Amino acid sequence: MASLSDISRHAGVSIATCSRVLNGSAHPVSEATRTRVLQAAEELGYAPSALARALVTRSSRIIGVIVGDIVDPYFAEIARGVEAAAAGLGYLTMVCSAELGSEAELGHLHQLRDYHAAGIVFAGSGRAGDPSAPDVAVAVREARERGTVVVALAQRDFDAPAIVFDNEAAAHDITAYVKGLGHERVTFVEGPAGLHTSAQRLAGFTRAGGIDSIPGGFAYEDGIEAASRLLERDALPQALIAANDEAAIGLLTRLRDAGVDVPGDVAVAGIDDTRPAHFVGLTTVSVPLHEMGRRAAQAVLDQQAEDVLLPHALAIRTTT
Amino acid sequence: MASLSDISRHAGVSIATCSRVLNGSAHPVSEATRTRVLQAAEELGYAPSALARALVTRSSRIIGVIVGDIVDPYFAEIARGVEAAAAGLGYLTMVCSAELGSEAELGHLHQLRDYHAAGIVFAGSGRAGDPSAPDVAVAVREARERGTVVVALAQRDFDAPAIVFDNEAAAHDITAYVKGLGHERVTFVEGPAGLHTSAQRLAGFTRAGGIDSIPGGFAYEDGIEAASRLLERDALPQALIAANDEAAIGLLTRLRDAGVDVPGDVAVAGIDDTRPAHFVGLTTVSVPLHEMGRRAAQAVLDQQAEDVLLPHALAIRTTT
DNA sequence: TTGTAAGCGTTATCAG
DNA sequence: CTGATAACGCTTACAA
Repeated sequence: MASLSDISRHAGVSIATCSRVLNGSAHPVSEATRTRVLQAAEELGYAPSALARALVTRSSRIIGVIVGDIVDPYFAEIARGVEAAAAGLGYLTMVCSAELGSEAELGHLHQLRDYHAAGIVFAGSGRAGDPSAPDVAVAVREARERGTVVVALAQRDFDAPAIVFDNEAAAHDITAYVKGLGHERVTFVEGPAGLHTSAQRLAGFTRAGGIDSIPGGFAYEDGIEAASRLLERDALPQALIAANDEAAIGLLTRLRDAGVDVPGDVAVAGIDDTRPAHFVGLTTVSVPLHEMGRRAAQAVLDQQAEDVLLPHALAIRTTT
Repeated sequence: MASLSDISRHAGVSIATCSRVLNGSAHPVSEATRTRVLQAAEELGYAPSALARALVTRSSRIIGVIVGDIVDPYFAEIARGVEAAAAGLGYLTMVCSAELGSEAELGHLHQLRDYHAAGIVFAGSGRAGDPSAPDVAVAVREARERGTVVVALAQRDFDAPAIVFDNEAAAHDITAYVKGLGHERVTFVEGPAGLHTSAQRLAGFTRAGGIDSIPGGFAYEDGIEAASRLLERDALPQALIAANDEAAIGLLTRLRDAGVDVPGDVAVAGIDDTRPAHFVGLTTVSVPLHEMGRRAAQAVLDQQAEDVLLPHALAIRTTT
């Protein structure tokens, strides 16, 4: 409630001097007045207005993370990585959840730009034919012109540095592994239609010699649904690879409910190695989510980012 | 990049008039000048400074949600509820993750206060003997004085309206249900030491006639660990109730790994009914997480909140 | 209907 | 070392 001018009056010192001691500027201030100011601030319960400060310095200490769905452990892990690097340095990490390629995503982006965020991290993938993509690209450019550092953690359709792992290779590697186990007929349950990430993962599956694939999604329910359709076929494939862990777990659940033995009758694998994968012992591909978040935050703090490609690794468990 | 004064100059209209048309004020403006301004804004790519606006109106359109751990599905569900109600109304939901009762929590609170957040939602429980509790209470008071709406979604040690469910009753009900199944010897795996929520849930277990309880926590790993200790005993109890779902799933996983049949040899139940509980078919108590978040956001929008107690319900699945 | 001007709480540039 | 004072970009009485 108390402002600098209150402190100034209370301590009988100019407002400029108060500002200098209260924000630790390099400008010299005598020890005597310093303590006077500090005491006044203490007595009046001074709390600086981050708003006013940001207005004049032209940059707030806010890092925005735009995710597709906050309950998705994939994004949660990224957000946690950002938070870990930003916390303690006075930066506020704000996670904004918006369906990929939606109006809401554009809205969040605008808000972040309007608040002069120090950084904006796009955790999710872009999608083909996204009608708001041009607007997003414009807003991203405007934000960058304002000095905001923008980082993409998956393929997007605008100009910004990307800190990613190789989705195509990840899908390829898990497919190759599963085939190496001797499974000939392996089918892929695709990610959400249109998402670049989905396309990349499908491409990796194909490159590893995979043929059969069916529509799916990234949610648990999508896996359930896909498994139900599979169960209606004459015969099940020998192995199933889902575009991500959540869907893989959906597959697993539905299959076991139907009395199918996993991995006895059919092997199941996912991609991402999120927390729930541990719970159910899912074979998957471990990708550097936390590290991507951490690096993105670091880029914001450093005020500069560059393209980075991070490694992934197979995580073999009990479903294959 | 363009500001109101740029538009003003470009359109040959006063800055006040520009402000009036660009933010849809009630003040009348002729159709002619309105279009002039709109066009200038369009050409220059005007984006308002939310910072400046917030500074003068003394309130930003930011809703901060302080959670214990963003990867915890309990909090994710709450955050999503807040987001759902706030989105579209121009409010930015920012999720800040900080260990309950930590310095970081205080730091986030300060930041939110300094940004004149419209609302601050505490998703997690307070903890006994928290050294920063007095500071938190002060910052909460200051924030409220500034007009920020503060809401607690669990028991806290400061003065603010609470939107909660009955933790004690939830624990009581699941315990009673399990005992009603004929299990005499049921042990409770406690939540994190010190958390009010932990104490409430343990109290509910006790009131329902439960005797045996062992230390645990709210994380998956805590469940794993607790199960390991249980496995070292001469005999397993007939049923296990964990303080939350994550821990219950840890229990379940470790037990089944050890060849124990659940629910054949021992029944397992949790509390919260978070997403992973569906994955593994866990019997648990469904609590109104999403609704709590939604109502908290609504309270912020309404600029007023009051205490609310929401209902819970048993969710019987396959682990009992 | 339009414009003028006084802030909002800081920071930063100059002079003392 | 200390103090005026001009921004920062916007909202809002109060005038015209």
